[in-house]
Amino acid sequence: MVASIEDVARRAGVSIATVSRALRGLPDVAAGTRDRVLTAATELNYVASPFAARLASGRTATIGLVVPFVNRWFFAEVIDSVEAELRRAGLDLLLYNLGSEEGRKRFFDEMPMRKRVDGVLVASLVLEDAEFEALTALNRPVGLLGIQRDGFLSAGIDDVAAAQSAVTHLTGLGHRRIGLIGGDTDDPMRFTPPLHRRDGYRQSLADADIDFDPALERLGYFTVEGGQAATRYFLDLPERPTALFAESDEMAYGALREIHRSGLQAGVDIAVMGFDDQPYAELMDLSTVRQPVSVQALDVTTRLLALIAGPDDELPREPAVVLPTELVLRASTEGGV
Amino acid sequence: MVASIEDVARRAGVSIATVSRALRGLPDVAAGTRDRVLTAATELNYVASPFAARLASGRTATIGLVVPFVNRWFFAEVIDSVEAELRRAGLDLLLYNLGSEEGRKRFFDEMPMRKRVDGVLVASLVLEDAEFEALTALNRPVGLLGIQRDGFLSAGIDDVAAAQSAVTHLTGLGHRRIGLIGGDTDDPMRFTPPLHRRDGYRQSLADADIDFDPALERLGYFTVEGGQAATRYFLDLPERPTALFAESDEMAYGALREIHRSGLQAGVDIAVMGFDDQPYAELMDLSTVRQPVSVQALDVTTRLLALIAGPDDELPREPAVVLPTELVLRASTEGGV
DNA sequence: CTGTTAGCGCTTTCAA
DNA sequence: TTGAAAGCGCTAACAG
Repeated sequence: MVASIEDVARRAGVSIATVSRALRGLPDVAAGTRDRVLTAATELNYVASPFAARLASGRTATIGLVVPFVNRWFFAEVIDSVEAELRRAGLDLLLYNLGSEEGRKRFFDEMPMRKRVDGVLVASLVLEDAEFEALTALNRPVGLLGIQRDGFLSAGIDDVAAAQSAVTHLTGLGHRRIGLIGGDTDDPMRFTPPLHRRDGYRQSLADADIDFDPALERLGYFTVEGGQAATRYFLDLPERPTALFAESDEMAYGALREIHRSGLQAGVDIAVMGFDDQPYAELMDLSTVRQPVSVQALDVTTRLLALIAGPDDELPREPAVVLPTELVLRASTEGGV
Repeated sequence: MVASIEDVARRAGVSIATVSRALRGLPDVAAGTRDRVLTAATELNYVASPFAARLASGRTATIGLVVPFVNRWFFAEVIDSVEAELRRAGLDLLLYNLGSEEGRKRFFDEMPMRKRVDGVLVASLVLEDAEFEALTALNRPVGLLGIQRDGFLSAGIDDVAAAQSAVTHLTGLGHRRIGLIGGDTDDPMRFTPPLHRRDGYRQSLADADIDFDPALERLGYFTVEGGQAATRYFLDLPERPTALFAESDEMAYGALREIHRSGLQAGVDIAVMGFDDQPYAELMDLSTVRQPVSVQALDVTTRLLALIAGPDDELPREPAVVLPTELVLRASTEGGV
């Protein structure tokens, strides 16, 4: 009942090979022939069976996208951008959401992407060597988002420089006691942003000749609650900081909340700077560092597709692209000291 | 280099048909034979080529999920739940993000899901008749999320009752002038929640013998900015409302912001109630109506899969499932009048 | 420029 | 319980 390539061939009075060529836009098909095929295909409402095509050609026309979460801003943004770009290129998106540690383990054990993708995109997962090997064993091009590694395509930002620009803005306002609400740096193999953003913070303080004070670094675990708890700690300090730098907007939201609950006003009594520029940062009047998520995603995706299409020699010249961030100033850092 | 079914057959000393049966867990395979096949497959690190299997069997082992957005809370939550459930069942998720009106049009014109899915899930899109027809033409089971239609599987909430419960809570606190921040009801074919939630609001007022006042209904367009503008309008009213009911949390965030900017305090000077219970509702101390997104998603997904697996007669007894909502009370509706 | 033909790697009768 | 063989619906040489 649903048309196959033979039906089209019969109707157009050509062979199935010609139908295949005409429909895929290959060269060396006479214009008239192509028209007849196209017409026949339209009349029959024909589309090629992707599975037959994939089996015959060996190309899966599918990209696997691996994310640790889908319901967090950064990753939702990535999925959105990648899906759009792939759709444009006529490829399918196969989404793999790791979700949890066990999910992650199962994923790398079973490698469900085997035999079903032409390329892989991994979003902001710091992979262990064994995991890199598992990906490499797929024998398909891999693109990384938010991390980099020799021999792999990647796009990301310079976390050190970005954090530094944020903190330097604070020191520029005259702040000398600046609290850091950070992520866990214990296992740098798992997630590098905390490490790099903390380095940027420390570097910036050093640049301003501010002595390092370990009491001003506190973990916020990249959650609202964590940011709030860290802020409570800072506010209770005998000599409390005049500014806070949170390594993510989420933690900064927690800071704003705690400040508000304490009867203080962010930007007046204490400055707060976040990182990311999520949509709600504006709602909260939060100053922050904007990172171009969609741009990063499109960047690797495009280059991954090029790598798949063009069997040029190995990796391109510039495998690791670093994109600029931007300071976004709002009310939470309005006043000086 | 990568093993095929023949390699496994050779190694296990059986035919490829037996390998196929053993690996898929079909009955009528001797235990010993199955073991040998499993061992051989493991040793060769074999997985079946999904495309070959799909071509041969006619089953695509893939579900298409159609969403209007991916980077909004509700839909991200849906994608998360559906992906997990499909993965569990061994199916692939093919994500279709409409994104815009043109994206939507292109999607329904081209029907890119043709020949590549066993079933379809549509999330919170109010479809036109032609669009329903396009889906039906796929000749595959379809599940709806957040909308319902005769002859289709669906899961959702009772928007009228949910809104009513929210507003009734406000009237119970003694509020008689309650502003509604709503969505556009002009085109009820596009998006039904605004219509239903407004009906619930009106119904609740009628129940409390409160006269209908058109000046207390204002559009917020389901955005933070819209909610904020509507609130500005309400606050400027000669006799301003003592409570606001927003048809979504996003609009309620806008309300909270505007109230705060006006030097007023939500829950003290004016009560605010939202709808959804997104994660940030708690951060904002916003009272709201919680709708169980993940439950709805799992519910249709499960029933869709059952429908695909069991070729029982047509639609099951209970095609349209309505799930309960829950009032979540926080500081924004703390005081009475 | 077009047709013929041999697969792609499985699943599924049908027989044994 | 197992094997042989016929496709599934395309693509990709190759020949003409």
